[in-house]
Amino acid sequence: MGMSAHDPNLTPLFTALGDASRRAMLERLMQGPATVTELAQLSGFALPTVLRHLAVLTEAKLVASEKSGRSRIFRALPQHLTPATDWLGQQRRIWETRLDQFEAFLATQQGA
Amino acid sequence: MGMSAHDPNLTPLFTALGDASRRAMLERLMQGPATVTELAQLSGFALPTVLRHLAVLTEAKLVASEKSGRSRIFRALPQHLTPATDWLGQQRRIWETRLDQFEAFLATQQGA
DNA sequence: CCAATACTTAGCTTATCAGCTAAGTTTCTC
DNA sequence: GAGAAACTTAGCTGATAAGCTAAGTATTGG
Repeated sequence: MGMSAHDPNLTPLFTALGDASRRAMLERLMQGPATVTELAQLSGFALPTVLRHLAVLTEAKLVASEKSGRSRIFRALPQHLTPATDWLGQQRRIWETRLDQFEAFLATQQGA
Repeated sequence: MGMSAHDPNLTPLFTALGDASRRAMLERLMQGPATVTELAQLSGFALPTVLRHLAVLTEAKLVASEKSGRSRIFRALPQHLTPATDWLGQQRRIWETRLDQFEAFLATQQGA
């Protein structure tokens, strides 16, 4: 909030991943498409509960769905995980840079 | 819940990252240690609010702190981002495997 | 010692989340 | 065209989250 200007849509993304049931549903969908009832049976939750989780995943663009007859088919959109991996990679690079600077600093202390 | 057995501590981790203020604080701490007041001034939040966010980051083991006089110094623990990167990497591998399978399937259709 | 600094704790408010049941609506299937 | 199947919508409940103020404790500097 106000502190970091750069932010594609990381908040809905990480929020969606911050729940074990949703991660489990996403993992299931990575294996292939599934209907709401199928996901409900796997998770043991009631249909509306599952639909709510799927709505959160949809907001994060991690899944999409289409109606087919009376069923709705959900499938994963794994490419939309990349903002998360990118941000994490960026943080790792920042950290490694700091390590390098620290090592360089240690090197300057060698001859003291 | 009950669907995926493997889970180190991904939920607190992704939950901690699912808030822009906390990501901003973490990014700040990646540059080096800081006191609570410093982080409060940067974010514009009241001290207790900042402390709450830092508690969430601490639960996720993304930061640690020590008391030094009347100040408390927070620093980032970037190595604890790895469960998140690992999980994301695993999902990407699963997806790529599926792509490979699909391409293999297409290849079998070539001569038909 | 006493006042300022810096954190800490307690507790309040509003909003959101995760789960549910019950009651629709739409689409097969016979 | 009626009933079952599959989703959808509405709305309830209890718990958690995010922000705050106010009041407390601990440390330091003069």
